[in-house]
Amino acid sequence: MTMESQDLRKAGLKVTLPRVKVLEILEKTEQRHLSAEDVYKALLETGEEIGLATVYRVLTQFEGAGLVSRLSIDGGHAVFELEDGTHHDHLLCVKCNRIEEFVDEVIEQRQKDIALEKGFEMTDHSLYIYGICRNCQ
Amino acid sequence: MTMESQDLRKAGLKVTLPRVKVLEILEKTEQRHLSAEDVYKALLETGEEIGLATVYRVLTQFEGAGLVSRLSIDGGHAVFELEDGTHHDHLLCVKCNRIEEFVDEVIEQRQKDIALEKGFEMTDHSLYIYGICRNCQ
DNA sequence: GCTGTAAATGAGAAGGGTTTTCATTTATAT
DNA sequence: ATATAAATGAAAACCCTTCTCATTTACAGC
Repeated sequence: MTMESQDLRKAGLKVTLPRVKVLEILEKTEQRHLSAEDVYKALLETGEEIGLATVYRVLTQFEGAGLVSRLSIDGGHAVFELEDGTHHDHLLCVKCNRIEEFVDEVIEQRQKDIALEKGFEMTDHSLYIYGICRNCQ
Repeated sequence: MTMESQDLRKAGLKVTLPRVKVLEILEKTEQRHLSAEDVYKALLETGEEIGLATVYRVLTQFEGAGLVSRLSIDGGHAVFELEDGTHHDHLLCVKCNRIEEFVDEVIEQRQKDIALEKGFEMTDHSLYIYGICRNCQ
């Protein structure tokens, strides 16, 4: 049994070809952040026959199972990244769309404080820094 | 000449009925944050004949002219708020959709530092804290 | 190994929010 | 008043994503 199959079983998902293949793409990609369309195209390129709807379904299931996280980028489409257990936020290059990750405990803590001050039970947060990366300046 | 007309001229926009009316709605609303649909419905209720496409166009122009800001909320539609010259971020109640504003200089500064560390020229950022507000807990 | 059954898939249609198209109307410079 | 470029309304188109439903598949139990 492959590693992907084990991951799927652990997540409580049946081991199906589409799921294994999507997981493989996510594990093998160089750019950690892929849209559903990216995954779909990558699969077509490797000769897999898969429907775009299935890619969306599988990614959504993976998200529910904690295998991937979904980033909702300003102005539209979502991208997915393999979950690695670490919480982090993102920096996006507005020119080349490169995505970098960062962790900042100061910001994390201030967010909690602000929620508390305002009487909110914080459930989630989303922070994106947009800019022009070194290569694009 | 009304106040709205002056604002429009200052922004370099022709003074048209739809623009004046959209601006009036944004100024008069109690809930500071309105979707295009909200604005459209509010106008229909006051007896104005306006197309939804026009509302979108006008709001987008207002955004370009610096009269309003657009918030891109997680999972879809945008809301607009009259620009008041102060930068602030938002807290959203996931139950009642209430939106509160906050300013936090610590977070602002950390964001700049992070961009710098990562070699990014920061152009913008977006921070939303999601939670359950006092009334909804 | 078979087989039954519930779950997963693919294709295309539908959905929601937003933008575009294009013929008509309007604001404003002259 | 008039010419002209810009703005409008209605409907179609768009994009990303989800749903529908007939078909296929995984896998528990024999």
